[in-house]
Amino acid sequence: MKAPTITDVAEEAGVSVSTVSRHLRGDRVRAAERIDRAVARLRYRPSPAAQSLKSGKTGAIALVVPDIANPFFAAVVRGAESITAQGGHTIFLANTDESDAREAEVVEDLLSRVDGMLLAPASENNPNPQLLADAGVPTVLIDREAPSTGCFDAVLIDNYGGAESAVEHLLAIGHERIATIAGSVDSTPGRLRLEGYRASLAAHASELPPDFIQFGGFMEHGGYQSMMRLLALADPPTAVFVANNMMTIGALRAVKDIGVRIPDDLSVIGFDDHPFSEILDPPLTVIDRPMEQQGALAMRMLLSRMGNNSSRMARRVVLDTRLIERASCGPPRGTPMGASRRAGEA
Amino acid sequence: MKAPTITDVAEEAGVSVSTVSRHLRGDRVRAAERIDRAVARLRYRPSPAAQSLKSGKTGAIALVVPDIANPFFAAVVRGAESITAQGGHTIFLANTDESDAREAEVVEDLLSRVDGMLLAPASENNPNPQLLADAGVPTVLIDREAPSTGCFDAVLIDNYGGAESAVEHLLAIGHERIATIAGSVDSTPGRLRLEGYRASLAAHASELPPDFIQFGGFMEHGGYQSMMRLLALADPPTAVFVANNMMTIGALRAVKDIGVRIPDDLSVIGFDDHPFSEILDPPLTVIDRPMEQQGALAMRMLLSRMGNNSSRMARRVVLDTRLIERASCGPPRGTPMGASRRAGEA
DNA sequence: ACAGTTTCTGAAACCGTTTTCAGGCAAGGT
DNA sequence: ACCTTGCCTGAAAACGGTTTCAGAAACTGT
Repeated sequence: MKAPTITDVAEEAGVSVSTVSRHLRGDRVRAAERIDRAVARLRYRPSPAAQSLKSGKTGAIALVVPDIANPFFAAVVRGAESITAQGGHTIFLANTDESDAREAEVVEDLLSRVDGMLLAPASENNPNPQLLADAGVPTVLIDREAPSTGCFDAVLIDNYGGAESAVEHLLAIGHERIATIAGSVDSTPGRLRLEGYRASLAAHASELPPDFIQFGGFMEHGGYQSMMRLLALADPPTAVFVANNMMTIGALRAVKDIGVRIPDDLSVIGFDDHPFSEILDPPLTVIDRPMEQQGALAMRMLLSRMGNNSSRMARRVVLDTRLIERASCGPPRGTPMGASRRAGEA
Repeated sequence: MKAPTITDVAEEAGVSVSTVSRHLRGDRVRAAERIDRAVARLRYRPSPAAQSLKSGKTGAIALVVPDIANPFFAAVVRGAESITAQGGHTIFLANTDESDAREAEVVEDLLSRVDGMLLAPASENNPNPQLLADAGVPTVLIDREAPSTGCFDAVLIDNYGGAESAVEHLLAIGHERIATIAGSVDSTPGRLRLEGYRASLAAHASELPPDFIQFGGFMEHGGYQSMMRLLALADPPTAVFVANNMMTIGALRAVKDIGVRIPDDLSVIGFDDHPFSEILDPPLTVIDRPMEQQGALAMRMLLSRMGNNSSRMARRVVLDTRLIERASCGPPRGTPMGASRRAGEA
């Protein structure tokens, strides 16, 4: 009942363990098919522990993300998997719940179990990437940077530009009172999307009520609460830019609970598309980006860095976003555009 | 630059490796704090490969699911993680894309890297659970059974009853032409939800046009196509029971594309709740179930089975579903109920 | 048939731990 | 003092592979 070892195979095939090992690794060997038969008969399966102890390689890659329930990261996983499918690497997926502490545990734990890591750090200032750098684990950052360690490759998107184009879209159709539900400013996307929002608004010389910036921590729950606060304002916004998809779900739930109508009473634009966006009523206008491509690219870069262990300069790739215009944004109430639009409808 | 080993620590602390090992595993040792200092100074981290080679334990548990993008499985992951959080086990997550072949690769690969496995098999008839049984890996099945191996614990839900209550709800409000978009009949939920649907309808003595059963393979894409086919029927159904959440998204997209109105032209009931269900217009009526609890329970059962290696009888736990009534189901057109309802509204 | 070359082989060392084993050393009883 | 009893210790043997090394066997060319 015990698992057979390479020694058992050697015995069964009548050769030495070295010969078995060599054949299994691909060398030419005379007793080839005798060994194959022994392997099959014994159902031999090499012990990864023993292999990696000797070789120093584990054959595994970790993919650490802050929220496995977020469809964006699900897409990243799909993209990354599409690259490893052929190559002989297992992917270990791990979830950190947007928490630095949880991430520390996970990274610490995975660190010596894998040959490389794809990491989307919970925040920009935690020490986890440094840990990986110290341990010499090849790493590629996904979607989020870690400035403390400039030495890592990273696959990012143009968060700043994406936020700008969202706000500019709202400005273009006549909005002036534009609020945002931001993510955690400790993270790259949270920070840059907020900066892009601020910059666009500043360029337009609108004054910005401080309450118009709410923080939802990238989670649905936070999006709900943030939208509730915005709608409770004495002088509420006419449009809201929500900085990620999970918060958008929460925000829309709040909108529904309060009974505000979109886009008549309030325009909403989200960040990251989702299968649901199309079937909402009205369909949701969003900033989209190539998600699977982001995962695939990151995996490719990681494999290349694991291959030639050249410590060449770190590469930062920044992918573009694009606006998908649907129907959740319209001219604000009371403007000529808004009035005419509603008149035309009625 | 090389990683320090236990020998380096022993040297630095002036004791033997055995003493260091003992202290690290918790034995009383005289040189305790000298060792601690050495560990800290050298940043020593034990090699999991060496540990598991010697001890036969890996400290890891695999969680293999067919679709990581499905919020149900995301919830299961959360539930499972909530149990391991304290205990010293790492979770490796893996995705099989509802494919037996992919699952075979994944299971094969993970098999000797973990101490136990939580598995939701892609289909009921693939040989992968048998693989695990042969290898002696403690396993708990989640949501899906593998009849070939009756020897595993399983945490299921009452798929049959859930489907029944969905159909009965539709019958109760006057529908007779009820179609279904089923999942893969090779899987437990796919098979049982279809059987439950059939049984309810048969009990009501309605004749069932064969086209009223469409198969969407549990994926969004399949849901879209299935609904398209249903709506193209010469005599289309007045209500549809969609057998999982991903297919529901696709089905609703089809409904939107065609321009059919819910619930006036068509009633829709889904299986599995989702944050989005509430914010749809109309909000979606669904069969819900305790998802996180399913994951948590499965993990608890796995840990217990890994603990006392008693090969006690396999336990099957079946959790209940419940109907969440929202607004996507209404009386069919042309019935007294339907007519009165619409009259009341207008 | 012989030397030189190439290909294949088995013994043994090694990877970094844990664990067994046989003591060593201090405390406790007489 | 002496012998037991207990703790604590270090040397050494695993665990299951890979890799080095030296040598045996098979080929080459003359």
